[in-house]
Amino acid sequence: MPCCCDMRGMLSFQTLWLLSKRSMNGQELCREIARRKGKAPTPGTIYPALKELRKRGLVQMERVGRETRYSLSERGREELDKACRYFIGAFGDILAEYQKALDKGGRTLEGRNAPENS
Amino acid sequence: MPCCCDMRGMLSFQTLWLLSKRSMNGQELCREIARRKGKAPTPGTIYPALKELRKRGLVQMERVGRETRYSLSERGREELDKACRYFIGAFGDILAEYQKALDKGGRTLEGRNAPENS
DNA sequence: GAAATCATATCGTACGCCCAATATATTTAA
DNA sequence: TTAAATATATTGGGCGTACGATATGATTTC
Repeated sequence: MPCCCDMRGMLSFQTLWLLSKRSMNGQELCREIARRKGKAPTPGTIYPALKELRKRGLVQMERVGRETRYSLSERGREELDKACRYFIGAFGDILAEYQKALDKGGRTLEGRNAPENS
Repeated sequence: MPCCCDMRGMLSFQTLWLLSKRSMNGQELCREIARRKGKAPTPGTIYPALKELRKRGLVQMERVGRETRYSLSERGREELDKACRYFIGAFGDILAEYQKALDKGGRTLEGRNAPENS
């Protein structure tokens, strides 16, 4: 069942990716996602996702005072690498071509989707 | 409700993208998706998705003999453009960074996820 | 003529994403 | 000291993706 391409949703994928950069608590994670998607996931979205990733052994959790810091496990790092390869194979052509079109139009890739509630 | 970033799932997004290249019937579409994701969507996946895209006016359908050719509508083209911008903003950094890593490793982006049943 | 293939499409089921609503506890600002 | 903000987490519902099973009709192959 858990095949090499079991990305199982873009939220989990993006979560693994962000946690590979640095460990975060739930709120920080939501803000980082909001910077990219323009909208932060609600608690009812992010916490079940983190719970599932923990259950699958891809994410670790550590309580520091009132905070709960989430970090990538070794297995999570391996799975993220597989997921990235799959992602590139599946959608790499879209990015490459659209990026080229934007470059021709004199625009950079910097523009993220503006957060609504910043 | 239908906001500018209403991608509503990667399958619909990829479908719009592929149909923007050329019109296809359901089977061709499935094969193109399989070339990228490694696995073709089943009829129970692709046809409801196409039906929904048609209902939203993003995809047109035309019967040619026993074939049903699907093509992008003008509205579909506009929505695809918005979706691409959203996609780049949300996941562009992942693609860009991983692509760079692959290039360093002397690998190209050509490698798609190998289809299981070719 | 029978069997295989192509092409289309639906049904039921399961699961992940997503939100609004609700709840608790702590900390900071008016 | 009340109010606002921070941080965590669950519940219930809707929707999109996804599969296997099932079905039909035309065309091609044996």
